[in-house]
Amino acid sequence: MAKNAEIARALKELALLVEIEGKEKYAARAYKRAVRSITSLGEDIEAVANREELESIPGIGKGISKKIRRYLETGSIPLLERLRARIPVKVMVLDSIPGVGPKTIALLYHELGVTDLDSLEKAARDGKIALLKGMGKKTETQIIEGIDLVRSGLDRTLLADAMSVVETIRQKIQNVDGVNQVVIAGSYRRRRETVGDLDFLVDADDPELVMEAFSTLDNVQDVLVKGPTKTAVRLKSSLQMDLRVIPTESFGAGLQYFTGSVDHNVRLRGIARSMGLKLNEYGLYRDEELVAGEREEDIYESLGLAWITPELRENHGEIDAVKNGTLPHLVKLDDIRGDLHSHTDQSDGSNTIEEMLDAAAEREHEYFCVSDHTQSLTIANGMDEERLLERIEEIDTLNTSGKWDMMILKGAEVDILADGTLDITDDVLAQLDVVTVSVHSRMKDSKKVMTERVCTALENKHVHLLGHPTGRLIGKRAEFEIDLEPVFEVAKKNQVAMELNANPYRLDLNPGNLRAAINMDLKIAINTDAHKVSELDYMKFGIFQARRGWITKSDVLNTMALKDLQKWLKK
DNA sequence: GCCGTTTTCGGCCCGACTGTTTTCAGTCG
Repeated sequence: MAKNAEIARALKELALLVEIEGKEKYAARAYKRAVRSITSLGEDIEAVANREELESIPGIGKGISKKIRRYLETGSIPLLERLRARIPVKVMVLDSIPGVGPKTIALLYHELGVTDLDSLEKAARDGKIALLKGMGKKTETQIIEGIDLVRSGLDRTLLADAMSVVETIRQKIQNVDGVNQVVIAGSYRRRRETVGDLDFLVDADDPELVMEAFSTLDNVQDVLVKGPTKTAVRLKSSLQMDLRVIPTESFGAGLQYFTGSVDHNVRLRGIARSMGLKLNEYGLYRDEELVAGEREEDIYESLGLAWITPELRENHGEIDAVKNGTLPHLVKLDDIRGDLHSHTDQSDGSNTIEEMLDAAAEREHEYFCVSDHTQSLTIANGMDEERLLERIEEIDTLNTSGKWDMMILKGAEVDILADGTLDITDDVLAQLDVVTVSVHSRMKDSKKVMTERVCTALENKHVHLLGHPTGRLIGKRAEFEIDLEPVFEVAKKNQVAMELNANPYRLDLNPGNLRAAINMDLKIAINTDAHKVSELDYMKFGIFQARRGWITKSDVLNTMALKDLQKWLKK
């Protein structure tokens, strides 16, 4: 579905440019709506176009469907090209700076000639932005910080986005004549939150055939490097992909070498040297003799180590742990028995409760918690107590209906207010099975205020989970200022579990925080926070992140059998 | 630019928050 992302991106840029021109704000709004629709389509838009059903997609009518067809035929949209020529500004990147939107971009362009990150940074550092009407010193500082944030995430792609394109490409390469195996190594294989480029390793009889197939893939924008065993391309989505062809007898060594991390590999090579061996991408050698190379496991075993799962290869103690036999048995997707955080169309979800339950049942969950937003989050149509009580009754009825072979748990994602109190009374909270509390407002509170605020919320005896504890959105919004150590202590005292939010933009807590949490014997709940049926599959990203945080099955709340979970929830 | 249908034209989600102002524009979700 690579075209979905490309088209969504083109329409988003179109929306921004139209908004910057300031003439047709409702057209811009329509483009944005189409972007959301395409992003959540769940089907290849090209297939929809081929069936001539583009206009059946919500938010897509005659005008936008024509633009989409034009893009599919020619790779561009005429109106977009005209606007780009008229407003030569890198609007997508400028818009990604927190606090900067179309109006600000227009102002900066017209008054200061700002067209990209560099010219924006210069204007900000020269103090010119604060002098503009409606701007000030704080805005200028915020922009400078925002530039750093954008720069730090600019050259990396979200793992989930990479994953959505990578399997199709892997299959295409796998189908080339004489290809024995294809593995994507690097940070992708280590399941980092974001990936820089993708490293394809191929064991093939005829390298040239593979190179040719790789460099002529559909979405290739540029071929950066093309040699006998290595090709590098940049896709239209700006994702860079490297391909290396490696002989069969060295494939395991190549895999080990190109999976990294660099620091992990440095340790391994040190161990090899101390044993009078030499390790490189072609194998493990004693003088000229190949000791190991074909299988990755053999490399580790020959170094006196057990094989280490890629998620742990960060040189964060995994090598010592495997030496001592203390490497944990990490949690697996199969271990998960349910999901404790999901939304429906009662708040800001897209699907009905029945649709969500059907989908959860398909995933063979033993229990499933419906936890819509509460009243303070008005924009998400959060529930007041009256609606929440109706929801509780509704779930009781659904549970007795026998329609789902699964316990439906009554929950809510309750807003933590400015003073740390909750926006639902204790009487109502007491009637819920699972109470998750989250921060959705005042995210710029000082560390002291935010920490106290969250700790206060966790002191409420009805609270079971702290949702997305740091509030970050990868590449979009930094974590809010919060001191997690006291939060963990209060959570421990009150038997509150930490959420590992599996949304690929959140993955919150991060691996370091997860390790800190389990070191204090806190439970972790790996939750999808699904806002629609398809997002229930986010669980796998939560599992990747959990494994990177050294989390075992027994650390995880939702690996428990229902009865044990219910006992835990009763505190 | 899309959409519904007591509307094929006229409205389009909307309230909180921030930083800038001194009543509000812009951004966010």
